[in-house]
Amino acid sequence: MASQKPSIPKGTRDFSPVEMSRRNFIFETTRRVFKKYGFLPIETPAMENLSTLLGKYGEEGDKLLFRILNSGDFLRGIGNSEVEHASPAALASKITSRGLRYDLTVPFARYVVQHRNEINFPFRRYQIQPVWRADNPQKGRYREFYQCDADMIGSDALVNEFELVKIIDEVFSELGLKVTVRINNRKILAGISEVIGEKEKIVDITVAIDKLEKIGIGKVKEELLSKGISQASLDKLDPVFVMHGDNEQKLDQLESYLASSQTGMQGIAEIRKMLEYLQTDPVSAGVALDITLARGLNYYTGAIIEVKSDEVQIGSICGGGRYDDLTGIFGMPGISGVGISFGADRIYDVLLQLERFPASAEEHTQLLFVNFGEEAVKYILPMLGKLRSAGVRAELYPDQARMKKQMTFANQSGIPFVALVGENEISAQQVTLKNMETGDQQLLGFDTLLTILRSQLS
RNA sequence: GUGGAUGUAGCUCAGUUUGGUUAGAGCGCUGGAUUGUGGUUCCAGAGGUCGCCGGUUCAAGUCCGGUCUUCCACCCCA
Repeated sequence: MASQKPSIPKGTRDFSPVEMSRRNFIFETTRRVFKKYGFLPIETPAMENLSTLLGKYGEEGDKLLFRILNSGDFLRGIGNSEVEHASPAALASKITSRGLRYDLTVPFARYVVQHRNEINFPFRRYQIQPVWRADNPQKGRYREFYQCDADMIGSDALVNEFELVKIIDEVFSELGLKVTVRINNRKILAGISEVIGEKEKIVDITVAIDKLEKIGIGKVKEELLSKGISQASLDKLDPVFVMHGDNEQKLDQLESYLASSQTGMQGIAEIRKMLEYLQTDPVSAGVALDITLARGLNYYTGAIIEVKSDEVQIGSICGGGRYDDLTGIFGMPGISGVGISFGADRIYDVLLQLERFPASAEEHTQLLFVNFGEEAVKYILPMLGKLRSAGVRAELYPDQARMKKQMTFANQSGIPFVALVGENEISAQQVTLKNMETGDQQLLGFDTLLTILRSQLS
């Protein structure tokens, strides 16, 4: 039988032990901070019904959903002419009824509605699970990646937004990364479109403004014109492009610009409040108001938050915002939520590029017993048990291989200590401990061995 | 979904322009020098249907078509 070349689907990855240790470092750090702020864990299924997913992420998002082919006779009831003439999208909806989750926020909204009677509101939950998007892979973009989400639902107080910024600051400082937190408010964007008289075009306007930094004023205007925004409206937009200064100065400029929009003024008030809270307990990361920050997810209604690395050029490594009515779609209106999502895979890429993973992220075996044969094995096993009980990560080389081979194994596995127990040691009731880094070795009793290991490995 | 690059040994890559016996290097791997000592050194060795499918040719890693992967950009986003 011809062997086939093994492979994995486009945009997915395997993770080796070293990579897993490092990924766990990121997951454990975020989890620790989430817990500290009172968030509780939940998990949801990898797949959701398409009715839950569709229409929540905009037209583009719908296209990026991985759909799962129905089981059984999925073509039943579909005629030949339908197969030939129906649009691919229409056909897809006939043969698929479930899809892989695209993010953790929408499944969470579904969860909240479905479990509303068990939940004690306001509810803080965290969730660390993979999501899937049928996007074209490239740098910092994968088809399967982890999100680490923290959301608070059932409260519209702005302290929640403040706390999210605190969490962001704490996670990234524990990871040793310098970041800038950019904030904005959807109500300000709504106010802008109201003021220029294109209220219903808010999505097109925000998407275009979002690109300002990347493509410049000229191209942004071009795009807006092509979306059917009038030249007169565009002229009214000009002051937005030239706003500058620190957060306070920008807010002052916005205040006079948005004076006629109640929604816009509310957005400004919300940002002000957030910044006030941050003054009482400042964070070390930069927090900057950026009115070009839009974010495509159309369920956001209030605060918008995005975090970028100051040191590595990559997409956003954390993002989030407030959504006032995500649960309304599932029949539970009037519940406001706000949350953030850490992109573990991009954070990994940043830490890797900066070589910022701490040595403590390694999870190597700490002590290897060299195997000198059956008699030695029986002598070693109880010691191995005691060491493990004492918290030392220890293993015995399973076969009586040549010593050179066993030493090479320890060296290449990054095991810092090797214990040699042969005839000499057994008769002396001792163990030879070798430090692989320095090459030093000494003959010790078990208690001394444990004391030394504890002091060296802590 | 659109556009550009890429694929040769386990890894990083030469070789492809101008088709021509047996496809190379470094690192890694295996064995030995060194039968209770790894990381240095020296010696020897193994390892490749040149991404896959098809075409042109006496002859294809090299030319042509298709396809897939990875990377980059757009779109969008973590």
